[in-house]
Amino acid sequence: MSQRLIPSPPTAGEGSPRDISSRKVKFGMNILDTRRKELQHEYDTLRAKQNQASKEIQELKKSGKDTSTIIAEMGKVASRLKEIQAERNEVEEKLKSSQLDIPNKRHPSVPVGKSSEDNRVERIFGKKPEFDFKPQDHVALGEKLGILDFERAAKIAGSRFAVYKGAAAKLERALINFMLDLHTQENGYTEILPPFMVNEKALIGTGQLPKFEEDMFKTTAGYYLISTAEIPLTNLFQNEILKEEELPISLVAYTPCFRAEAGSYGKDVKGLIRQHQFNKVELVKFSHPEKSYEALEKLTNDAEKVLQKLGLHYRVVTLCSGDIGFAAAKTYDLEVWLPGQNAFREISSCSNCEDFQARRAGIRFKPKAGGKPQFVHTLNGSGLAVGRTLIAILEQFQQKEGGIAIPKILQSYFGGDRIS
RNA sequence: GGAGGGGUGGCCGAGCGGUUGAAGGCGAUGGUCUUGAAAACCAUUGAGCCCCUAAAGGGUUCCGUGAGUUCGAAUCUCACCCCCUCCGCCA
Repeated sequence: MSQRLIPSPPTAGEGSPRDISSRKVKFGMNILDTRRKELQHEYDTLRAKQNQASKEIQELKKSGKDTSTIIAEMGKVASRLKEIQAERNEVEEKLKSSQLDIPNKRHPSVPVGKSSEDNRVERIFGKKPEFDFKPQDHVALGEKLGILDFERAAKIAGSRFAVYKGAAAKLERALINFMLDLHTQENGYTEILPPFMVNEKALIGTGQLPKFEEDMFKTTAGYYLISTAEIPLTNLFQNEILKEEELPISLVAYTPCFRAEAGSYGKDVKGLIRQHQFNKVELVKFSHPEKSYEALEKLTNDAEKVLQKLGLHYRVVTLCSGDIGFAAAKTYDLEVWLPGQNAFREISSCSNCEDFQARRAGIRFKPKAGGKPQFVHTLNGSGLAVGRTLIAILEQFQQKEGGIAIPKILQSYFGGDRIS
């Protein structure tokens, strides 16, 4: 009944400059939490009394004595208990729901800022490809080569969908296989093929609900289409207590991802950049709290390796406080160079959520040395967004005569060295 | 969609409305024994909240979830969820 994973509210939203209201929320929560403790205490005391009386009644009955006095008294206790229970449920409900709306606290190394302008560039890999002709964007390239069809996609589905044909379809598949092989064979991840639909509880666990419901597609049966494999992967261990020696756990999964993209009207309307459905290979780690920042570096490097092996020019930025996601304590974005846009665009987002998701989803580990179970730290990152990788390949490796050179490492997967 | 069966601790599996956090078994951990191992034997073996503490300890909750009956519920009633079997339908 009172078995809830109620974290101590005072620290839940600490240091989140983007959410000024969180202080107010915290104040209210402290009051609620105090009340919860009072009620719990009275409840426990009365229950102790009740348990004691229960034994007495039993003995009185055995020896044939009168029990009406004590039973009448216990009747009062019972009704008071009901009152307490009702109020306690109410308080816990309020506490829980206000807590679910508070974003994660930010790591001290996260730069303070308002928008993506304020993100900090950490490093740049490779050089801008130079062209002795005017490079085209992937939409033009794809249509000219006859491998991407947006018009027919609109006919059968709508805007923000694409049909891949021939070489594009094959390239997408080659990329998925290449990424999965790299992460399972070289980077030590275990491959998972999860459900592409999940329930509400899973979405609360990773932080999509209750605040961001409008981003999700919901089925009439009540399931939600996943917006990222992070959701099924992270929730795999919800309400479990892992062994310390099992950590870290590293998982990789290919899944399609579905996003409603509500509120992004007018943004990236052309092309593959922002779709309702796209493919992604996702990395997720469950880490010991003391090692999670090491793990974040490792995970980011694992994702970078994909870009490096493909020979794609990219940079790494640390998201500022205004640009970082709800659940993350720190996030590195990998941004790939798109000559067609003359800009770096996000292709992977690698985050340490610390214990934010672990608390919501109830993912803990039992310390080897003994003591209470502790929350793990969860991390996730794209490794990589497949569609955007395909865009980068089309745009960075386009040739003067209009074809596309396939990176060496992909050639065996793709079954050829160029698209023409 | 129709009919039936079931949800108890890490697992299997008992459980009369009142010392049942829950018999028994398995597993795991520690110990005794042993040259070592096995066997045998002994002990330990869940989580949440609260109080107290140097440590220890104590109270309370949790037998799918929620509500109800009762002085008292794992045990009775209702609703919901999940799993299994059979039939139908379908990839």
